[in-house]
Amino acid sequence: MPGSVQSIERAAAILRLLARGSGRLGVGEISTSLGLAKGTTHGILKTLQDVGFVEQDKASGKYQLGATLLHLGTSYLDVNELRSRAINWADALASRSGEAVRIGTPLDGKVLVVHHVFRPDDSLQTLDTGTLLPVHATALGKVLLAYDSGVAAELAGATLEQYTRRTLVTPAALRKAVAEVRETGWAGEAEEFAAGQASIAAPIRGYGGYVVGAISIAGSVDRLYPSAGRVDQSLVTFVQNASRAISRDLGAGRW
Amino acid sequence: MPGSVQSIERAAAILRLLARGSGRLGVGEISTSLGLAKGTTHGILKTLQDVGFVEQDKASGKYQLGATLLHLGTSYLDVNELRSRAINWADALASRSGEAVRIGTPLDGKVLVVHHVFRPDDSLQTLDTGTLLPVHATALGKVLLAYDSGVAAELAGATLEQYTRRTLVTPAALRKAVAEVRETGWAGEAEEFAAGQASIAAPIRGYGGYVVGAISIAGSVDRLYPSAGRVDQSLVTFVQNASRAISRDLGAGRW
DNA sequence: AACGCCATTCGACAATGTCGAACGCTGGTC
DNA sequence: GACCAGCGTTCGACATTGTCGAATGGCGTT
Repeated sequence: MPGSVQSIERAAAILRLLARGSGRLGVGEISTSLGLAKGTTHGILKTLQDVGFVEQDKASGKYQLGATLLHLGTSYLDVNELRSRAINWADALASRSGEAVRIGTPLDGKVLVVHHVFRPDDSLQTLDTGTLLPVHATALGKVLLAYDSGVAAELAGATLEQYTRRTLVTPAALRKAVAEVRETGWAGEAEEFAAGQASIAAPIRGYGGYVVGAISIAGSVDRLYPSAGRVDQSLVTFVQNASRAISRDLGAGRW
Repeated sequence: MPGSVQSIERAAAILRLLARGSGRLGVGEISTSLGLAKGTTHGILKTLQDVGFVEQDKASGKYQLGATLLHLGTSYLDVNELRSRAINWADALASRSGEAVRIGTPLDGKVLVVHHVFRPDDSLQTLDTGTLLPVHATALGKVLLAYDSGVAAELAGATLEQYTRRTLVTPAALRKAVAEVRETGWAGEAEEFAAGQASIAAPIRGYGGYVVGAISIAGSVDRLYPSAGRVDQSLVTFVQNASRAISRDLGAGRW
C-alpha cells in the first residue's frame, strides 16, 4: 500500500477509540489499547489537540474529542449529495406517512444516519443524525445488507447483538430476511430493535444504479403493523415512492 | 513545540480546507493551497480515504469530506458536558420564551453551535448544530467576546464582515457593544446578522467561574424588540435565568 | 488524432516520528 | 505526615518513515 501515512492512521485510530469509549481516556489507556509507546501516543494527542480534534480535561488530564470535529461533521452533511437531494422528499414522506423519517448510508458495517425528520405533531424527539445503527436489527440496515456487498462483507464474522426478544441473532434468520428484501424490494422490522417500535425501508440508488443508501419510516408498531402483525401496505408504498423519487434525482434513472 | 506531528497537522489542514471550500477539491488545488508537493498531498489524501475521513468522487477524481467525520462529530456531542447539562434547560427556555434556543461555544474566533432547539409550533426550520456563527454579529458571539479572552485575541486583525445594514463593522462600535455586555451581563442584537431577526444571549460559566459558552434565544425582531427597538425585558430575564441554572449545574456556583 | 490537464506512481534522500527510560506531579494510603 | 503508585509529560538517539520532484498513464478536450 503505497503512501499510507502511518501517523495519520494512528491518529484516526485514537479518534475512533475516543468515539467508541464515549468518554475521556488517558494516555496510558490509549497507548496500551493501540500497542504504542506512551511517548508516541502523547505526541499524537498533543498534535490532535493543537488542531482542535481532541480536548484535554484540565482536571483529570484525560483526553476527549474536540469541537472542531463537530464542525467538520456538519460540513460533510453540506457536501453529501445523497442527503441534500433527499431532504425535500424526506419531508414529504414524513407528512404523508405521519411517521419519523431517516436516511442512512453504510459505514463500517453499520448504518450511518445522515438525515432525520421528526414525526409530525410530536416534538419530544432527539435528533440522531450522525448516529450509527446496527445493520441486522433495523429496516435501513437490512436494505443495505441486501444490496450493498461491502456491508455484508464487513458484517461477516461479527456477532449479532440481541436488542429485543425478536432481534434476528442467527446468521440463517438474517440471510432469510435479506433474501426476502431482495425479492420484495423493501425491508421491514417489528420490535427487533426496540420494543413497541417498527420501521419500513427501501433502497436509494445513485448514478449507475448502485445502492448508495436507504430511506425509512419508523414509529409505533401498532401503526406500522396494525392488523395482527401484518404491515400497512400503503405505508410501504409511500416509502417505495420516496426511494424511487430520490434515486431518480441522483441519476439512477439512466440505467 | 515538542512532539508536534507534522503529517497530522497537514492532514488536519486538508480537512479544514475541504470543509471551508464546501465542495470537492482536486489534488492539485489542495497541494498549491498548502504549498506541498503533489505527491505528498496525494499520499495524505489516500490515507485519509482509508480511514474514512475523505471520500473520492469516482467520476471527477476529486476529494470531499467523508462519512466517518459525521459520526465523530456526533460522538463529540455525546461527550460534551456543556451540551448534555444544558439540554433540559434549553427545552424549558424554548417553551417559556416561545423562541428558538441555541447554545454556543467558542471555536477559532467564531461561535460553534452545539445545541439548537426549534421554535415551538413552527416546524419548518433547519437544524444548525455544528454551524459556525460570526462573533461580531450575533448575541452569542458578543457574550463570548466579552468574557472569553481567547476569542477576542483570535478576532484581532480580522475584518468584520457586513451582513446587514446594522452589522457592527468597526472595531470601535464592537468594543462599545462588548463593554455594554460586561456591564449588563447579557447581549442583544437586532437585525445585525439577518434582516427581521434578533437574538438575546447570556454567558454560561463552568467550574471555576470561567465562561465556557453562551445560550441564546433568536426570533423575529418584532417579538424580541417589540416597542420601538426596546428589548422585551421579560425575555432577557428568561435567558439569564437559564444561563444561571446551567452554570450552577456545571459547578460554577462553588466560586 | 494530438494535445494538455490531472490523478497517480516511483525511487532516493534526510527529515521526522518513534521508542523507552527518566522526570515530576497528584492523590491515596498506612 | 511521609511514602508509594499511577499518571501525564519530557528528553535524546536511532532508523523508520514521509517527503519531494520528476515521470507515467488515463481522460476529456481541441
